[in-house]
Amino acid sequence: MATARTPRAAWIDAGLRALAAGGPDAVRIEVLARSLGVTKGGFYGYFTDRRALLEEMLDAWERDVTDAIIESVRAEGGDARARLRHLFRIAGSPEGVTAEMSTELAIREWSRRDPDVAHRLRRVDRRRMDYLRELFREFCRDEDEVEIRCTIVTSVWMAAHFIAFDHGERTHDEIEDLVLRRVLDEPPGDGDPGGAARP
Amino acid sequence: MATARTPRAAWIDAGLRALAAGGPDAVRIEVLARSLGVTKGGFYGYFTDRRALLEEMLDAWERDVTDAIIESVRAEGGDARARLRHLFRIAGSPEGVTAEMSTELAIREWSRRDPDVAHRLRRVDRRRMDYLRELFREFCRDEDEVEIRCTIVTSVWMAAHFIAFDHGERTHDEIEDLVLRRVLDEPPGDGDPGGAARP
DNA sequence: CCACTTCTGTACGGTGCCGTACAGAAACGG
DNA sequence: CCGTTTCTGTACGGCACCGTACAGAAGTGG
Repeated sequence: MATARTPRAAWIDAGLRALAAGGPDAVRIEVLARSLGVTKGGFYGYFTDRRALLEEMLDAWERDVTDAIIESVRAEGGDARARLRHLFRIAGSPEGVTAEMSTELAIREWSRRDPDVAHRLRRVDRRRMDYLRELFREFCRDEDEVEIRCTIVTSVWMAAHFIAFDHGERTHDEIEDLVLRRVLDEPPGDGDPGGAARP
Repeated sequence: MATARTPRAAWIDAGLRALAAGGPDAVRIEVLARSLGVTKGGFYGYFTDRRALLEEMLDAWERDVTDAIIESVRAEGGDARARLRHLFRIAGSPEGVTAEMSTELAIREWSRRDPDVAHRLRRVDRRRMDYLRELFREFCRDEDEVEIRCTIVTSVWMAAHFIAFDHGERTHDEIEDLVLRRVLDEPPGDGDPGGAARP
């Protein structure tokens, strides 16, 4: 048994990187091979064709983004507000997430054209929203209110990656912080949460 | 002078349609020609190459979305709140906008890979936000507040086209309406605006 | 209806990628 | 080391598209 020099996972990784960088159309087998320093020779030992690779890329991605993020937050502990803050922090600005987000945005756009992709994405969205609801419900009794805040939080987070917000003298992080504080019933300012302010 | 049987604009239109449907990679000259019922023969009389077509498509799009929408709202009249409601309505659910939105989303995704496209998009975003600010300022003195509300409104609008929201028993339109009422200081419910509620 | 301009079909060479086939290199396991 | 398994390079035919060239059809002004 010879160990794989370019194992199955390497193709999937390269595929996801190409997807993030250039969309599904940029996932060309010969190009991936070149980026891996090999030729496509071995590819067809793992995958029957290009379509199969795309499929497996999506499988891998879906597993990653549903398990990873939620579990990371769950492990952190703390009350719902603390976990929401944590969630927003790790999903927010840091460079580490940008690559992952790039993949997600490419998939999101892709989903508009491919029903199968759309189906997977709906599953991911539903799981995330369910988790968010769970958190908001811990300090928010009204169901409309929970729904509004989930929607605002999710939308502002998503849109940040799609719109080049220019808030003049403010940074987008500052605005995001203000939005977060509002949906957490925390007054604006630097300190820690206090009592209820305005919803 | 023979009138163009397939005029310049026809190529641009077809290009934008292809872009909306399949992203920039789907804008193939021979495919457009087929969809127009001709061959690519005439194309190179108008455009030096594919790149040039893409450029002009973007020009056309940018002109459309900045002038058209804002002017339509401006023409409507009414106070700021009325105009915001109108804005949200025409930008919202109706089928008419879906095609336009499809183009916009494709361009938005494209902009992540092409600096030139990103530049144009930033211009469009800035103009829209400026107009929104103008409207919110008419009933909102605090600048932070204006910025927060612009961001929420824009984000929720944008995200609606990217996320498959599943609010259980509620429709997304209902949630959007609740969000809109909130940023307009209107109480939830069916009737017309009343006094200030909670921001 | 004729000259004239403008547009369109066709044909061509070139490029990049797909998927297949297969021989030989590379890594073990004994 | 040597056989075996697994992976990789190379070569091939095929397809879709690009951009060019040019002859001739399709309109228009006189």
